[in-house]
Amino acid sequence: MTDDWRVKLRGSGYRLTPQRELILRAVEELGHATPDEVHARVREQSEAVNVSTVYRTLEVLEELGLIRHAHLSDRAPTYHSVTDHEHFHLVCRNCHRVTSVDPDVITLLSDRLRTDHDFVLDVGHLTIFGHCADCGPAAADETKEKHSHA
Amino acid sequence: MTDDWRVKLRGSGYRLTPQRELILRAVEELGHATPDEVHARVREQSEAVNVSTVYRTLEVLEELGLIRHAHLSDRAPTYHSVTDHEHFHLVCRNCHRVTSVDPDVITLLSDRLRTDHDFVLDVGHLTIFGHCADCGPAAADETKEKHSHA
DNA sequence: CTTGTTGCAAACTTTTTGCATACAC
DNA sequence: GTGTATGCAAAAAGTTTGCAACAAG
Repeated sequence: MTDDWRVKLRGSGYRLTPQRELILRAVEELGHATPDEVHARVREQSEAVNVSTVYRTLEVLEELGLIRHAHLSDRAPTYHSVTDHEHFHLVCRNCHRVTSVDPDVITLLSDRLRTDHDFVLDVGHLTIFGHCADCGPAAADETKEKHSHA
Repeated sequence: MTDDWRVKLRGSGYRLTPQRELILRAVEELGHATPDEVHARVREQSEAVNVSTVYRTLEVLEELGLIRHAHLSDRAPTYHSVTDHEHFHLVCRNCHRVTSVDPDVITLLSDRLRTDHDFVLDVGHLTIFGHCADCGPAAADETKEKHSHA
């Protein structure tokens, strides 16, 4: 398992490079990280690694199924390891809490989409936005309240 | 109803401007459009409208609940009118078909997330990626196949 | 008139690309 | 040695901001 990534890389004709190892490890350690965060982490170990290498590598690793990405904010995508077993995400627009949920929870929906819409959903990429029951939908958008016209 | 937007704008202390009217109409007509597409559409009617105005206006219109946005691709967000009743989206990674689905379909999931995770989901923003049953998950990523190492 | 809005231009953030060099195999 | 992968720098894509001029109410 630990060498799974080596096998997959080589098996697909890719080369094993220290950059790729560092980047994969960074993703695994960070949990859910944006390309930029991965880059920062990697640079802690090796100054010279370039952002473009991070982007290119994340793409390769995802293609090989070693990592996945999801959109946990309206901004940058976040990558996470696939060794933590498959899950989807709940994101609170208010407190920004991210909850990983077991795929079981959406089996019914999944089935229904398949039968009624001939659609096979991608659980791992799924992110559901909303708000914690106790967070209140009101302050839905962080601290910005632009117009306060009564 | 047709004047709903006028009421909401004025009622929140915003002014009624031709730009805002054009932009709202463009969103309604286009269905699901990126800020750039909205901008292009608006310019067909009025040359001078600036992109920054489009961004600022989309933000205002969404704040007022007149439009919503969803992420139908890994790239730019798309805005759509809210007058077409609430729905969520299915996006095929393969053929890029976008299907609007009735909220009823996820009532069960919605309930379960609320009870089990104290989470209230935002149906309108929900986008589920996957692939059409007949599209096949294989060619999942359009025409790119970078490495074809046997 | 008063203040929200707009256009413009420039800055910013995030991601991509071309190319020469370096290194995995 | 051969060809992939990397670093670098510049470009592209998408979005935001400051500010003076404009216009809605």
